Parts: sequence; C-alpha cells; structure tokens
Amino acid sequence: MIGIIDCNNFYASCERNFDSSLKGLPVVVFSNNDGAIIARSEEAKVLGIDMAVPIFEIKRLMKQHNIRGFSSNYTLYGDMSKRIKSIIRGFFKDVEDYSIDESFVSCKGFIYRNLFNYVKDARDKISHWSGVPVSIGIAETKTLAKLANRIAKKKYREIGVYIIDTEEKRVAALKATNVNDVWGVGGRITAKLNKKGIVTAYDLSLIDPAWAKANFSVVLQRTVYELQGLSCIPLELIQPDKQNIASQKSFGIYQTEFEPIAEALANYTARVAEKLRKQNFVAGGIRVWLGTNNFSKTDAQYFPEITTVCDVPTDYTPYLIKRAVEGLKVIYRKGYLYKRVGVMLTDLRDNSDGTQNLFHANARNKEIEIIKKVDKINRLNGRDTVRSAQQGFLREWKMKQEHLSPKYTTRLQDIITIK
DNA sequence: TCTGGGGTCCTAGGACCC
DNA sequence: TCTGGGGTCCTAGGACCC
Repeated sequence: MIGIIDCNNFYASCERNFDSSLKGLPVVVFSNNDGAIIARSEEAKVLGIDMAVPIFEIKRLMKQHNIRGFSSNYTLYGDMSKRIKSIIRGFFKDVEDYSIDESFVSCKGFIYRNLFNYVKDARDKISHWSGVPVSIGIAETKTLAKLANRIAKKKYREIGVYIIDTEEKRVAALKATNVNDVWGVGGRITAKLNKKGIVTAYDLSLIDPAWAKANFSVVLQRTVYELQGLSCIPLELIQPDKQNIASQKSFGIYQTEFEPIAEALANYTARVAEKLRKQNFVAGGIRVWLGTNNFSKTDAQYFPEITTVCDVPTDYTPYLIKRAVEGLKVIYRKGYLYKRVGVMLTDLRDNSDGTQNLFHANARNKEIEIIKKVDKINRLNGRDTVRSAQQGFLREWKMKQEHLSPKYTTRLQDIITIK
C-alpha cells in the first residue's frame, strides 16, 4: 500500500500558524505580483473564493467579509515544508518528497499492526507538531491514494485519513470522482474523454488500456492501470537530479525598453546561477524568453524565446548573464508592452563534469575562485552585495508584494519580533 | 487598470550515423 | 527508368503537476 500525505490549504495554513489573530478568519494567499488566488482557508472557500481568480475581481468581497490576504512568502512555506517532512520521516521509513506540501510514503511492512490506527496517530501528530493540518490517503497505487486523499479531505475532514482497501471502496471512490479530478488527467484530456462518453473515474477505469495508449498516450494508459489497482508509478525514494533551473517573473508594471528588461533578466539569472552552484551543477545551455500580457484582448502579442549553448558548461554568473542578455538582444523588439521575462539553465550536469572547449582558453579555475568569494561575501553581507553591473539598482520592473508576511522562520529579526 | 512561477514527461519529426 | 534498413540524438510542442 502507498500513502499520500497532503497539507490542507498549505500556504494559507502556514500564514495562519504564525498569527493567532487569524484563527477562524478567512485567509487567502496571492500569487506573485499579488495577481491571483493560489491558496484559501476553509472559511474563504465557503465564501465562494475560487482558485486562480484575479484579485481585482474579489477586492470588494474581501473587504466585505474581512478576508485576510497575503502575498506569497515562499521562504516561509519552504521552511515549513522542511519541518513537516522531517516529522513525516519519524513515522514512515520510505518517503518520496513529491511537492512542497505532499509526500508519498510506503505502507509496506505494516501488516503486523493496525494500519488505520497507526496512520491516524501519525496524521494527528504531524498536524499538531507542525501546526499545519494534513490529510492522508492510502491505497494500492499512487493514483488511487490521491483519490483516497480527496475523500479524506472532503468526507472525513475531522478524521483526516481514508484507506481504500476493498474492492467496494475502490469502486465507490471511482464512481464519486470526475475524470478531471483524477491525478494525471488535465483539462485537455478531460474534454477529449468526455466527448467519448467517459465522464467519471469509474468510466476511465473500465476502458481498455491498449485503446488508451493508441488513442491518447502511454501516460493515460498508466493512469487506467493505476485506477484498476495495478501499480505503474513507483515510489521514488531517491530524488532525481534537477534537469533545469528556471526563473520568470511578471513585472510590476509593463516594460517597453530594452535596458530595464535586461536588468530584470540579469537579476533572475543571478538567482538561478546561485541555485545552480548550491546544487553543485554547471549548465550546458541557457534559454531566454519574453512575453506580453496574454490576457489582453487589445495589445499586440509576442512570445519569443531563444536557446543558446554555453561555450563550456559553467556556473559562472558573469558569463551566464552575458549570454542571457545576448539572447535577449536577439529576441527583443521595440513596440510591445512586455509583461514578463524568464531564463532557464538547461542541460545541467555535475560540476565535476570537466568538459572543455578546444577553441576557448580554460579560465575555469580562476572563475571558481572568484565566484566562491562572491558567494561568501553575499552570504555574510546579504544578497547582491557584490553583483554584476548589469543587475543595476533601479528595479523598476520588480513585482508587487504589498501584503508580505514576515519570514517568521528564517529571519532573525522576525523571529525575535513574534517572540 | 488589474490574471503566478517552477517543474516533469512524452511524442513526432528531422538530422544524422553506419 | 531504377535508390535500404536499422538505429540514435536533438528539438519543439503539448500535456500534465503543484
């Protein structure tokens, strides 16, 4: 059996955990740029606030019901996630970190105790010790476990645990679920399935897996097997290395000129390069893209992108920034209202890779020395104390975060303030 | 006026190899 | 006149997840 442990309303629960005055109040969390809703407490859901609605549409509703809104604070959520996962590892030996607020766990070897009692106890303690309520679903496959988790959240909220361990329960769960609520089935596939008369998860579980593969893909075929109780998606206990590291952000206000966009791009590149070095990787390539506001019905639209290969796989920020900005120069056109710029480091590999280039002098050792010192200075004195000139200081493009909560768990002065 | 960010996997088709 | 068979690698695009 496989379990999925999922935090309830994770970001909203994190915010509430550190501010007791929010108890019982509706709480929502905004996307970057304070643009749309990405998390809601139960109270906010009851008031009819949906996922992903733009903030400007619900401003009045928020005022009317005293709904508390927060800019997303990923430093806080990331740190809470770490704490919760370390608690989970005290109860389960084999754990796969699946997302910031979800872990798959193996329930193998629990034959000699009462599975429900053990998991229920674990669920209560994880919730209590972390301050973030969790739900646990258990079944024979990951896809069925996700289904069980939905039931735990919707039907057995107080208990917070649901186990699909009989054929009757499996069929009942499938019949009560729409295909678009099945893990791995999104909007596009749902539309196609519905046209063929497949509406519930139960319908989907009855189709011929070979037909699913022929008419859709091997991905849907696996989902069908998993719904039937045949496990196709194994627990991944070892986190695979990252293949890409990316950063894109919407601008606080539209940008039209090259310089401020290049400045933003340089800053995002500095961030991804930091992440790269933290994981001891070098990047073989860089992709840069630009975008206008795709929600606008009147603005001219433009979404160019460019991929370039590094002369030598590298983690050296000045080089990466230089290449990124060169790429931007190629795709940038005057006359558009730009909404975002993004950068992705691709073709990642271990920094012991040692690939060299016949036509470029090897400056690697010198670069390593320099960037190590820069990292150290910035670690001790704050981010960007030493920076590339291209990163600038104007930051006209920076995103809106007007309702940011303190970094309760990671910044000393905030920890002291909340006592 | 105003709508997020960071990822993965799969597939088809083209280029290329022997 | 007439032109093979078996592969790999790379890229772009599409779909999905949280």
